[in-house]
Amino acid sequence: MKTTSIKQPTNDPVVNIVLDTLEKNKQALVFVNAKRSAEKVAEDIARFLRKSKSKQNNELADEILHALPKPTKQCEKLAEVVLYEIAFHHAGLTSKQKELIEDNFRAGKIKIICCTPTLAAGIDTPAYRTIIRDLKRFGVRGYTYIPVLEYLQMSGRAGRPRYDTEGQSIVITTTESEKEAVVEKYVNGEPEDIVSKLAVEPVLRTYILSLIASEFVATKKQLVNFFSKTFWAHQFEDMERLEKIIDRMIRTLEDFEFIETKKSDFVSADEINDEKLKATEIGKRIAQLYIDPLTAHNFIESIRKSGVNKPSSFGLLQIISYSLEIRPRLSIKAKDHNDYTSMAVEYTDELLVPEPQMFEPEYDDFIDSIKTAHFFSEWIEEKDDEYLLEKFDVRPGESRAKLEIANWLLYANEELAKLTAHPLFAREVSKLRVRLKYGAKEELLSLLRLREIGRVRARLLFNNSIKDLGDVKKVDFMKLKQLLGENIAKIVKEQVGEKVEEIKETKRKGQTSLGKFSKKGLNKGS
DNA sequence: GGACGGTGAAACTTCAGGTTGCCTC
DNA sequence: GAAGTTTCACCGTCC
Repeated sequence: MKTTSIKQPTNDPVVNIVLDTLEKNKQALVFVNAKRSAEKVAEDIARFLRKSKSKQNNELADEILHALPKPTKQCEKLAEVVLYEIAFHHAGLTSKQKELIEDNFRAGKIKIICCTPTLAAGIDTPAYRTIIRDLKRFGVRGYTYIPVLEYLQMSGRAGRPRYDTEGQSIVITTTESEKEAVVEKYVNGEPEDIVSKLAVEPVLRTYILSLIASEFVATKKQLVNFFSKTFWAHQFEDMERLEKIIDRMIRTLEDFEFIETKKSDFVSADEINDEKLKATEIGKRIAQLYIDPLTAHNFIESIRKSGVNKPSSFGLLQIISYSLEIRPRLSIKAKDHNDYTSMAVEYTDELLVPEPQMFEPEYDDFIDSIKTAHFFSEWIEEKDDEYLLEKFDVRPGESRAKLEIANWLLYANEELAKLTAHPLFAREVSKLRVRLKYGAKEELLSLLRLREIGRVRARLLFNNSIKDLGDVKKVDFMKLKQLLGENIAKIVKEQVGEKVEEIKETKRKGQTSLGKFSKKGLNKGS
């Protein structure tokens, strides 16, 4: 192994290697184990460069800063370091920001990205070096070494054939013994075996229901036969125990009334212990919705509990926040434990799931679900990203991802409510989905039906006494134009059946950013 | 003497991400 | 387990 010496202008080895990379006019990825660390390392590097480098990337920084209607602290931080051709990258960024950073790294306008493992998989980037600061990460078993496979993923980002003829992967260690351990485990070690993910109950339940519902299998024997050919069975080896697990799953699905079973009528020797399996109507729908049957069962129980009463939005949000699919939930921090236990009490009449006692093991999940539901309800009360970031430590990228899952789960609730003849429940869920999509109060629902109108514009209209579609129709075009700009105002007016005179081309200058919208909007309309 | 600011040690707190799935005027 | 943040005691400075 060749050794290289690197100048030591700072006492931070990561910064030193980064500076060396920049001196060679190359690019690098720095991998760390936490979002906060990614941001801090980027800032540390930028702080050092501030002395020696003039600002660049002004336009890019501006674009990053305004990726959201209102910049958050995160946007500001990112925009600031980007000026020095440094960036951080993790799941908390908006997809727009992630894209901008990846593209500009490829274009060479960003030299260094400090990132969590978001960038470890799949992306082809011109990094000459990967600098791996952390090989340990906090997981279910505490603070432990990451799998060799992941190390290989990260190192594999360096020296991509399209961009370089060679690449370097550098691991930072602090002691000689740590260095030896890393070389043995990661550099000279073997990657772990791949493990089947089918063995987990929620996954198994889902697939069994799906196989039955799609009529891919019609009997228990066929089902067992199918699983015997999977990688799971190959690893598990003990087919008898596996059959028992499958049998237990079948009984569960039967109890939930998602499938029906019947002993075979024609008792040929072959079928004697076999069972016919058929999905019920509701079972079929659940398989289509692709949610865990247990989740579906819980949803249905909640819908029944609600009965003919109108469910509250908090109640609905808590149902989905308690499901497995929403995980990881927002977790209770030491300082807000009391707040959420009392919130659980406060909302107890609205809750539609059975509440565990404080000493039961499920209580932690339950109280986390209260916090998660609270997070969603703040969003639909029109709180902005900065507020959510400060109050819940949830970054814009993460909240978008959560909202998308929440929407899917609410959709499942809506469908299940329809199938079980609870139209009022279905209607409330439907309204809530729109509110969740836009992050808006109920009073804006009417305006949100308009194309090109989201929470910001709807609020603007509402606060100017334009509160529903009738008001939109009545209001003077000039006033609407003042509020929304000419193009949007026109699109909006057209949607309520009002013709607006053609806008002259010459009037359009200064509206390039809206140009994109209006074009899309008009195409949709015609 | 007291307000204020800077410093550093001690005490807390928190800790990756990706995949599916549905509908849509 | 360790990085990052917050808290708090301590000290020097200034008015």
